[in-house]
Amino acid sequence: MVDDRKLAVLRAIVEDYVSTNEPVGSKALAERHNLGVSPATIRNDMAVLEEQGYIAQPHTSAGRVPTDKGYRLFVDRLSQVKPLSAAERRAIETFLAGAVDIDDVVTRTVRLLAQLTRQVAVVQYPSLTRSTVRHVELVPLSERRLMFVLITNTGRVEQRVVELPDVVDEARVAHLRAMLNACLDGCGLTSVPDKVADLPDRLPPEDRPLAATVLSVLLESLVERQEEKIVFAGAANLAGADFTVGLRDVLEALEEQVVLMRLLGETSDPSTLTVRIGSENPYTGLQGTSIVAAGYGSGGNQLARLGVLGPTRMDYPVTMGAVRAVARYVSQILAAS
Amino acid sequence: MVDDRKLAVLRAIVEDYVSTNEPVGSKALAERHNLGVSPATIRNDMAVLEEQGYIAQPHTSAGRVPTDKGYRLFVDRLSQVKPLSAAERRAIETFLAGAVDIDDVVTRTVRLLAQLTRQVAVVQYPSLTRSTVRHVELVPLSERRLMFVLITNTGRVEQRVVELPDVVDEARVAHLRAMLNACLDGCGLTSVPDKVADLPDRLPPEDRPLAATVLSVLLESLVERQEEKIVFAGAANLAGADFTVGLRDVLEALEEQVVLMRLLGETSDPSTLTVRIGSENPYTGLQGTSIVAAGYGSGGNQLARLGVLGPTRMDYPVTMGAVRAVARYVSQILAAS
DNA sequence: GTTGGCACTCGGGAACACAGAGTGCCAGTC
DNA sequence: GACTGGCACTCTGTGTTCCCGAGTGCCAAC
Repeated sequence: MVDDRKLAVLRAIVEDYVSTNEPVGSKALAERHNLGVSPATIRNDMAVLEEQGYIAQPHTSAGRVPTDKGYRLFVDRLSQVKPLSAAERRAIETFLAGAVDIDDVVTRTVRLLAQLTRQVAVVQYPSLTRSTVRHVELVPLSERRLMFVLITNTGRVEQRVVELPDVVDEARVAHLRAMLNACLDGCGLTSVPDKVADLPDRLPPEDRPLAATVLSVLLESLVERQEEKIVFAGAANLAGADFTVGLRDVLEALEEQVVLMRLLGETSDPSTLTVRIGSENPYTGLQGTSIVAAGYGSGGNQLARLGVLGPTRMDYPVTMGAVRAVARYVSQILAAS
Repeated sequence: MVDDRKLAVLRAIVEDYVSTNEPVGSKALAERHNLGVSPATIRNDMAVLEEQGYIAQPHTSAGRVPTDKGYRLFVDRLSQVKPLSAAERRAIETFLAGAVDIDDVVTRTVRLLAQLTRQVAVVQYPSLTRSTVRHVELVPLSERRLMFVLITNTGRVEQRVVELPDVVDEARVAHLRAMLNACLDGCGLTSVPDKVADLPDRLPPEDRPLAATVLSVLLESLVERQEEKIVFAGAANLAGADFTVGLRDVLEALEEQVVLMRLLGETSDPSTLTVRIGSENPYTGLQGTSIVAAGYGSGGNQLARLGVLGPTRMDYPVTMGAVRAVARYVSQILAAS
């Protein structure tokens, strides 16, 4: 039904359309790709491909354009991820290596990815929920105020100012700090609530108000950051590509953390590349766009995701190559630091 | 030369053009504003205003449009900043009051401002250079690694991981921490380098390598953040307003921290509203846009700036009112926390 | 199954006309 | 002297028509 030549025709259509941005006709196809058959034969194949929903014509008597289904087939079976050049790899490596903290890593990554793909890059901050506690610190600021700092194994720092119910002396703070660290060191953030549940009971009664206050702030900060931060860059690249759908919608979606999160996050397999094409995307306003995303994280366990968003008509092999490469390098950087 | 009625005509032109986005003619002007004179008279006035460069016509026989010079006169002499409604004020207050940390304050502010003005909002992070040290903390992570944390009076936290030259025991770290805090507490960030210059000399020789390492990281982190962070929101609002100049340029400028910084920052008087109109703006690509900015900060001293960027054809009184109000409320919030 | 030929269909651009909005100018009026 | 009504003029934007060309679908022939 869909024999090899028809697939070759589909691949040729996708490639030509991506590079020229114009509906591609049978004649041009026969000329540019040596398929070994005449335009008429190609027309027959194209008629079949259209009937099966892989391509469509914008109007009668125009060339063909791939449908979302056509792109899907192309990505799944007709293309290979294109690796980056050695020069590009080196550039990525040195650029990311200069990062000083987790903030910087994320900022650099998102810019790098935007520049590399000439599209909009999206990077999620490394998830708190999958990381572990490296250290908890309590810093007295004044008699009744405390700075609470939580440091994770990904180098992320959460801090809150705690208003205390009573004046508390330094010794008690030190004691609580020691207990917290003994209790939490190395444990996953998701298990923190369980671990600290009975902690007040193990303290002398006079320390319990302090402990309760600090713990409530600790737990609150965890919940807060459940909704994780996402940044993007390269919005200017949208201006070049003329969207069928208004780019207002796209820009709005980009500023909606929630939407972005679900775009990056909803996936079956975290370790490989996820490609979501046009209407596969559940959000109206992002119908004309595709997303290529990958997970990243230090040492096997995925911490967060990153990806790019661009017009459905994008160069998938190249984009996928760039996303994969950047995800790998970021993982390396995070593992090293 | 430029009598009252001509100014009234100019004001009417600006107001009508801003609300309709179409060149405004003498007849429409005479109808919508009761200037008490006939269209013919208005035509005479308009001819004079045009000759003086306050208005222009896109083509012969179209209505008039304000020039940058016309907007400037309007802003300086013909308009009053429009205060927000009580409801808006309450909304701002409650929305900002919910912020948990400085990051959250900035994020909320920029979104608020974007939504309020329906334009692109830009907010600069409170400057480190004008704030003071509240606390320095050193947290041992492992035998040869230290987490260095600097907390400022604006609630901002800078942290770095320090790789130590030798294994260092806890007591020495505690000692150095005490010395650092004693030395730096409350002092302005700009004076930190001076204050710590002779600190190694006041330590026993065996502590000096540790101190030197920590200090170098401290100083480096100050330099790093000299180049301050700026965030923006509301890019989607650009899509609605049709720019004469490509909006690609505008988006690019928005992602260039340096450009934004100078847009917000270059100003004579920090305390009042700054308005930069169209070509007054030194950056090509931002010719068709205006910037309304204001400083904010706790307790009189300005910490940073915020503002909005929109098409030259914007509602200046309303926009200026919103920017001013938000700047005030943010200052309040910062002073309170 | 493949190919060349042919009639057919649209979209996009060029040429054109036209209505409408707005102007500048001038002579007349208060 | 300042204002007003009238009038001729000049544009832009829009709608219409027309035509070319690219591309197709179909069919008969190989």
